[in-house]
This record gives sequence, structure tokens and C-alpha cells, in this order.
Amino acid sequence: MTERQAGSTTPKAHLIAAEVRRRIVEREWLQGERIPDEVELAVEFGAARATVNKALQLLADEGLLDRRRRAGTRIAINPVRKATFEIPIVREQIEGAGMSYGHRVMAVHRSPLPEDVALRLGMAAGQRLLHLRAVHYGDGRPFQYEDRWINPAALPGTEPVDFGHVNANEWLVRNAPYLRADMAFSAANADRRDARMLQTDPGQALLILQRTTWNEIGAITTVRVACHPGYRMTAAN
Amino acid sequence: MTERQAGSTTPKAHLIAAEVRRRIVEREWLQGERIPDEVELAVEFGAARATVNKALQLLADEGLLDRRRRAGTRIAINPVRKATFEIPIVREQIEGAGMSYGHRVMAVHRSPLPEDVALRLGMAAGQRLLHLRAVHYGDGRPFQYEDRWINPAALPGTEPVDFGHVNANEWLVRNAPYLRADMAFSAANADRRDARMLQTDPGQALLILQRTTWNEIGAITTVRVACHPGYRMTAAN
DNA sequence: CAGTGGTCTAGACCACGAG
DNA sequence: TCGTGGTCTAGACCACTGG
Repeated sequence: MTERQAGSTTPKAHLIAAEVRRRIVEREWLQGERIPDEVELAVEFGAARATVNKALQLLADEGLLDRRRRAGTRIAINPVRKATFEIPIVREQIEGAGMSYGHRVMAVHRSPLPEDVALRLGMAAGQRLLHLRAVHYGDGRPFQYEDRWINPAALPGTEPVDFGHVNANEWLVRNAPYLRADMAFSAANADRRDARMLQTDPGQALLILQRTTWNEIGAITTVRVACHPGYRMTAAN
Repeated sequence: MTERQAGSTTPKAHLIAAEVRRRIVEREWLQGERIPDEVELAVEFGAARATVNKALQLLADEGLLDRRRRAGTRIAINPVRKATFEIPIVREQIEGAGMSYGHRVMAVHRSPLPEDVALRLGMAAGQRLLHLRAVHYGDGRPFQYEDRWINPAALPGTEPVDFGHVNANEWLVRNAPYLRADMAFSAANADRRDARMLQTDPGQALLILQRTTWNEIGAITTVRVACHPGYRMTAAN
């Protein structure tokens, strides 16, 4: 780090972070130990304190460091690591995998909210919202089956949309920015409807994704996505 | 934003980010539109450019903005949002839920790598690694069943460990910091062993977590975790 | 109460890439 | 080519919180 990397475009903060990470991984600094403070490191690395700060913040965000005012910076004892999943538009995901995309709306109704869905949305059960069921296909084979509830009251200033023909997934992503979102993964045995929609057998284990979004008005939409058998949701780092 | 928030400890960069987010969510700025450049916003918000930069970087990391040199900053058309899951130590997760933790090692062997595991690790099949099977309990009920392979060669400078008695999950977290990790969620029907370990029935849908870590030497460990039926992995935002 | 990280600022130079 | 974001710096003040 004393030598300047010739021709490198890597930000100095990243280089410092990498060097600190190396000292941790190669056990020069052990879990629980306190490391030099920002000013010392700034001198060592020939950088401004702000740059060292940025580097250490990166590592703290990764869960590798534990930083506290006055107490200093320590190597985390239990590095709580994080996995980040990107939630792309289904169509892009399918086309990105080199398959052709298809989409079919199986049902659109204005229906009273069942108890469990109302709970997810934080609304009263029995209220009538838009209920939508659709299947996304990749190369003609079912990829995901989504069961979605939409709250039109949370979508002011937009034309009424015919979700029987429009792709709700894409329309919402593009037209309903949200402030808060909730997300959960679980597994479930396919019920008869899941099985029919995904062209598989009842009882088949399915990865279930549940997602709800809110804006300043209230809940926008909640969706339960059943993925085709064998689907893997992956994250790097 | 012109008025200074009296007594607020919220960083100015966060306030700016919140205001920009509001303009997006309330459709003052529409998807695809270009927003004022950093210098203009700095003037409007009475902040330094670096502060505005930090705020906009936050939103870009969220996937809400699309920033490019020379081209400026635009509201993302397809906001690819992210969900972040924290991977805690199992014991802390269980105790954090108010349950008592239990742990039992069901088997420890030095075995030749099966084809599929070797592939995950990027090693040659047939090589002999440490193979470990263990169950984590919450209030006496099975919580997770883990099937783990450990590469001792990637753990130099540490005493040999008796994983028959030590909790591998915790020992590795604390003693084997890694440089890269891989992670995937999927669903599977419980096979006979899964069912026995988790005290449930074969065929039951289980959430499967698969995780592999590497350091500068090579693969450290790979684990397949089968969660008890009904388990939900949640993320906020 | 004093040491440490958290944040902001004004200014600067540079890299990228759209036009 | 040149406007825009990316990054760094030196310096400053402040907010925590451990001792």
C-alpha cells in the first residue's frame, strides 16, 4: 500500500479496505482485537482520514468490523454476514437466461380480502381489492405463478389499468415506486392450484416468495410467487 | 429542506436522500427523467457537493437512480430492488427468538467428496474432506439440519478441532473469515434422512439454504441447511 | 471529560463517455 | 471535447460513550 498502484483505477478506499480485509483473513488481526484508529491508519496508508473512514465503513457494513465512538474499531467476533438478492422484473430474468418470455393472466377479480392477506397488507379483512393470478413462462414452460392483490387507492394520478392485459409485475415496478417493502422466502408443498398452474404434481416442494410494498398512502400490493420446481435463488457475496 | 431541522441528529445526506425519494415516490420526478446535477442540488439544499453525492449514491445503491458520468442522473426505469438477508449464527437466531438452544452432532467422518459437492467447492471429486452432519434445536424441537463439508487445508494456523464436540457453525464463523461466499435458496421435498433429522415426514417441503465460503487458500466449507417445515426467511427493505 | 468515529465543507483533479 | 459524476484532501465541528 505504500507503493502507488501504477495505472490502477481502483479507488484508494477500496485498496485500503482490501488490505484491512487481508489482515483479518490472514489472521494478522484476530477477532475481537482493536485495530489502529482512523488517524493512525490514514498516516500508514498515506490517505486522508475521510478515505480511511470510507474504507472502514465498507467493512463495517459487511459485518466484518464493529465500530463505536470512543471505543474504537474492533474485528467483529461474530461477523454477521449478509446476502443480497436482486429482485429483477420476471421478464428480464427469463430473457436474461436466454429463454423466450411468455405471460398469461389466469384471473382478475375484485374480491374481498381474506384474513391472511389483509394481515399482510395491514388492512381490514373483507375490503374489496383487485385480485390477480398470472403465470410467467420461459420457453413455454411455467416459470412462476403469482397470486397478487393490488390496492388501487394507493395508485393515484395514474390511468386505470386493465390488468387483464397488462403485465402487472412490470406495470407496478415502473409506475408504483414504494417507500417500504417486505420480503420473505419459504417452502411449501404445491396445492392443486399451484400444481395446475406450474404443470407439476401436488405435493411438489416449491420455493415461495412473498412480497409486499407500501408508499405514503398505504399498502400498494402484496404478492405470493410460487417458483417452478428446482428453482434456485442465488446471491453472490 | 431549506429550513434546518432543529435538534435533528439525522445526517444531512439522509435528509437529502429522503427528499429525493419523496419526489420520486410522489411522482414529481418521473421514471426515466433526468434530475438536476449534483452542483445544482447542492445549491438547492445548501450542502456541499460531496454531501449530495453521498445522498444520491445511497439511492443509486438502492436501485432507484441510474447515474452515469457525463449523462447525469436519471430516475431508474426498472428499479431493480434488492433484498438483504442477514445470516446470523444459528444459536443467536434461536436464542433471539426466545427459545433455548440445543445442538447435536449426528456424524463426523473423513469421506471422499461426492461429485456434486466437489463441484460446489471447485475441487476434485474423491478427495477426502471432513463430513459433518448436525441438528440445531430450539426448545428441543429440530430447527435446522446441516450437512457440511470442511476443508482443513484452508484452515492453517489453527489447532486441530474436534468437530464431534465443537459447534462447527460457530467455530467457523469465528475462526475462518472468508473472502468470498456463495449462497442459494431453494425448496426440496424431505428425503428420509431429512425427515428423520427434522422429525417430520418424507415429502414435506423444506426451505434449503446452501452456502460455500472461500479464502485465499481455497474453499473452506460448504453446507446444505434444511430448515424445519414452515420456516420463513425474511428481509426488510 | 476526553478520545474516537460521524459528518460536513470547499476545493481540487480526474475518468468516463455522450454528443 | 467537455460536462458530469467519482474520488480524494485537509480541516473542522460534533456526537457519542468509555473510563
